[in-house]
Amino acid sequence: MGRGIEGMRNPVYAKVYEALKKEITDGEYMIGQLLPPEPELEKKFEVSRTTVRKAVELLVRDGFVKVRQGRGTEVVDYRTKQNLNAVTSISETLRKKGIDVRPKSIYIDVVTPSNHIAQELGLKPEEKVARIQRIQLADGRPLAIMKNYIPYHLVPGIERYVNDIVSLYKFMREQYGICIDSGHDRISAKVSNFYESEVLQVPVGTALLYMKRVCYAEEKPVCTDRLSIIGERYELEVNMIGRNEV
Amino acid sequence: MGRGIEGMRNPVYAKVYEALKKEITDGEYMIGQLLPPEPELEKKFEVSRTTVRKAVELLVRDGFVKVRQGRGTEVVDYRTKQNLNAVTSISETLRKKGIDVRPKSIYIDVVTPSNHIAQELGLKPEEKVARIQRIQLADGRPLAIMKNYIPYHLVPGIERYVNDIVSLYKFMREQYGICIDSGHDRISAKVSNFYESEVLQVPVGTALLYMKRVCYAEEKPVCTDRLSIIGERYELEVNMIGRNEV
DNA sequence: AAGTGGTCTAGACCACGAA
DNA sequence: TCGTGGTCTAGACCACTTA
Repeated sequence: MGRGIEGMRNPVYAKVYEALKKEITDGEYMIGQLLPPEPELEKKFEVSRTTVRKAVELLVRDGFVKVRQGRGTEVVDYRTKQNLNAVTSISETLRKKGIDVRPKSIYIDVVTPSNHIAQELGLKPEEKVARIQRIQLADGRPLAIMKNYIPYHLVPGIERYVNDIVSLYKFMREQYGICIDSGHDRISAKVSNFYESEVLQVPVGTALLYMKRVCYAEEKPVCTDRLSIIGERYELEVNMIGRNEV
Repeated sequence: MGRGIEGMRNPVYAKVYEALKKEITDGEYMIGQLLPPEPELEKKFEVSRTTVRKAVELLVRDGFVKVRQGRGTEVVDYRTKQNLNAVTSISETLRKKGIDVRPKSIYIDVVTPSNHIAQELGLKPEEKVARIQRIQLADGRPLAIMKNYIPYHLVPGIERYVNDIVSLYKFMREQYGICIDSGHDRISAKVSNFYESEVLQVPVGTALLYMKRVCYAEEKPVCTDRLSIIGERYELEVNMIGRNEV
């Protein structure tokens, strides 16, 4: 059969996904309620079962719903949760949950990296990196300090775009063709120092989640991040799914 | 069309997945090589495209292959990409680094749970839980406080085994037939209070990684855990593989 | 028993990468 | 251009949950 006309640049399942996500975050389906059954969603969106199921799969992956055979598809408490199963930036994640996330301020410069960061990025000592520093606000309150280090030869002139960057990963993909496809996080905890406390507007000694991330494109490290997140306002969420013994 | 005879207890895609995984780990497809194209896999296994793709999707999820449109499905270095959907357990990670991990002391009693824990376990207010408390040592120094809560009716008499428990999950499986098949972690940060500081032998106000876990067997919650880990001495590690952006 | 999600098929067209 | 994976359809039967 095929879809014939109108191309594929925006898959239909993505539209269905977006539509359902909007209905959930807009409160049309409350937490604990069931989504309409799949046959009804087929009719509603005028798509096939496959497409409906693909959209629902994405909703599951992003922590909006829980599916149970014989029962239905239930909306779960999706706020402040993040799945660690894939490479997602904090801002992308929070925005997906319907929380208003925006950088308060952003600062970009080109510096010589510390030994440790140079090593993580596989750089020679003299190679420079772009350093992007941001303060992330969630619903208007400071949530995190975010620093990204990228080999400068990969993103020449990035400092000129200081006002155009919303999601860094997306920007790297669209502007420089760097498509991050895997990553590695190391998560620990620390207490805020004076500088962090000032910036995040919390008392010195507040608990912070501290996350070090290295991102890869085509098996090569392209970006390393340092995130300091206010520990009481944010929960990382990890699902260890059935594993089916498969 | 449907599959008619032979039932569904073991999905066909799982068999295809197993077969391909075995061929990969047996070295029939080396790292860097391409798997046969999907149409060929259809013929080889005598299944439809959908089924082939579902199997490949699982291989991607488990870090065995990487798929690229227009190119093919490439075997990746799967030996370094395990633990994709799971946070590595504390003892496992530390032992990998050559650190000696063992419980210092263990204490088991039967108590009435807090409302929150009762809710997580789906218990009525009057139902009791077994509470297992442990202190984990790493190279002889306290590293974490670990508390597990299990509905008592699932593990009657567990307090008698106080000296026999090494790995709790293993013990539950072998002694009570409770087989944990999925779990859910929420990770945040907090600072140590007086009690935690005493037990862990650190100053009050030390940063702790705080992890709340709910474990499920057959879709039912069977155990909820609270872990407080010294933040500066431990890192959670999470590997991720990318996915298609929506 | 009815209705939900889970699996599967056969066939089609689209978008991307490499030759 | 050709072949790869990506998306989509329409229809079927199976397995589970609930009433």
